[in-house]
Amino acid sequence: MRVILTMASAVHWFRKGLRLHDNPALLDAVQNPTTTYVLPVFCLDPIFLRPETVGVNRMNFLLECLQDLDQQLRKLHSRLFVLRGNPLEQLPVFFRKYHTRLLTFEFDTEPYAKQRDTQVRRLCAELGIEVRTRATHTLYDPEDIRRELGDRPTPLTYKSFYAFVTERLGQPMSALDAPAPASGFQTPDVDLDTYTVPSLSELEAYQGLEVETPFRGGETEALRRMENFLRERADEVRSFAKPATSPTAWPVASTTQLSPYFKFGCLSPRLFVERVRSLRPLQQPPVSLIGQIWWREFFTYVAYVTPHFHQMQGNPICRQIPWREAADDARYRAWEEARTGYPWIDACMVQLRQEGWLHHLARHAVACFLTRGDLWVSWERGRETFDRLLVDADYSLNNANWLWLSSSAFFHQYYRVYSPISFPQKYDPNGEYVRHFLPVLKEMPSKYIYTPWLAPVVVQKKAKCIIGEDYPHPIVDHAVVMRENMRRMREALDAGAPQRVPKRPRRDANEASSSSSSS
DNA sequence: GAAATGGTTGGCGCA
DNA sequence: CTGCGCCAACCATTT
Repeated sequence: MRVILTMASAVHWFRKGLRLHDNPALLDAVQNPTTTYVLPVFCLDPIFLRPETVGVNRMNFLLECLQDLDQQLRKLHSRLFVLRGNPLEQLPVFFRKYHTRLLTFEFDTEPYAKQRDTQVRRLCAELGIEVRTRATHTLYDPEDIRRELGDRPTPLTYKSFYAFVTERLGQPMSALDAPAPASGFQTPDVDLDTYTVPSLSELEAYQGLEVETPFRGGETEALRRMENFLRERADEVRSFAKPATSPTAWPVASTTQLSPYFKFGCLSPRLFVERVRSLRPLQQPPVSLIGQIWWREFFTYVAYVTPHFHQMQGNPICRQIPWREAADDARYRAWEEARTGYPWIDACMVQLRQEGWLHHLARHAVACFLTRGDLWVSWERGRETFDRLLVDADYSLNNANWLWLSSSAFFHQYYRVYSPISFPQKYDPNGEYVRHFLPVLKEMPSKYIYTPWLAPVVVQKKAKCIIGEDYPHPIVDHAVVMRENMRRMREALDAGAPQRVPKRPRRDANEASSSSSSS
């Protein structure tokens, strides 16, 4: 053992991309001719080890991913080394200990990762360690897209992005196999009792917190779920049209629920696209299943090239709107804690907290309600809640969707507001979804399930649910605040863009206007 | 450069 | 139960 430890090692640093299949950066480490063995590493960065930042459901999911990774690596006579602490401190210690000469990792587009990786590269340069990265979180390398775009502006619509990338870059690379047992993958039997994958209870900040999510982490589970879905629901895969799926389907969701696995890279988007394509889907992007992967591609790219993408201030594509900002705002708290008095909204927020997942349209409903629809609270607050509670929380997609729903970017038809009453009604007229996640409303007649405050007191008594005692009164009058908010939005747009002139005089304007186009 | 087109997924009242 | 016009009139992109 002492002999092998004097030989040069390659370290593959897992961050996302928690998989062995389609992992070219890992293969780079395995196949590198000038290093003798490979050390697969994950670093538990304390910045993420806080329940206020990463909820217990996602932390548990991550640990399960690491356990699975370790088990899969052991089948290759390797293992996972879990470091604990800031990677900028822990990695160099590890590098010195094992004479590292090559570091490989998956390219990451997020702001925190970008600055962290820049510092790690600098550090490796000082230590004489070569660094090689591959972009495999998405179908395409974002840098390839940027290069092709050149001086052109960033496409801000799905269609223009999709058209440009498919035309200029053609098909994405095909997915690679996991390293074979005889691939020369060698890891020494060292430090067997250290660098192990911790259990949740070993993480001090998470002690005593209950894991409720039904999602089990790991590449093995990801591949199993994907293949199950493709086999058992092949017809749905072929005819899949996202807007036609139901947000109230429970416990069997109307979508694949693979998002947590894509978030952590347990599943390669390239592999998924290839497997779906083999079933010859009938629909096309943007609504098709493969079209969903392209939404991810689009939002990841725009998030990558847009400064301050995660906030309103300094974000060049974000509408400037005077939202309520305070995190202690009673409205925000009521929304987050499922106390708005609108059963559909509250049921969604309970599912989010319990399962760490919501159907896309349910996310729309609660996001619209918090921001432009009803409560006029900043999308950044809602983003934070989602970021903490979603198992699939992804920086780019989460921020992009909040920008979208608040009509701050991408989507601009702010007068299209989701009704917290009629929207769920068309999917689930009896409110089964609400009854499950809000058992207090279990016996409320279907007629009042989305509007229990309208139920006569005798009906409330019979249902054992008195509004104002057992379940709250509605926090706002949707019909009223919706109008108010539309007016606010209009005013914000006028204030923020004084150069823009209405093409036609507005009807509610008092001016007897003939001012068609002024300068 | 002006005008037209289109935008994954709204709600409502009415025929 | 479906389709249509209306609500009020957004923005990015194409023509």
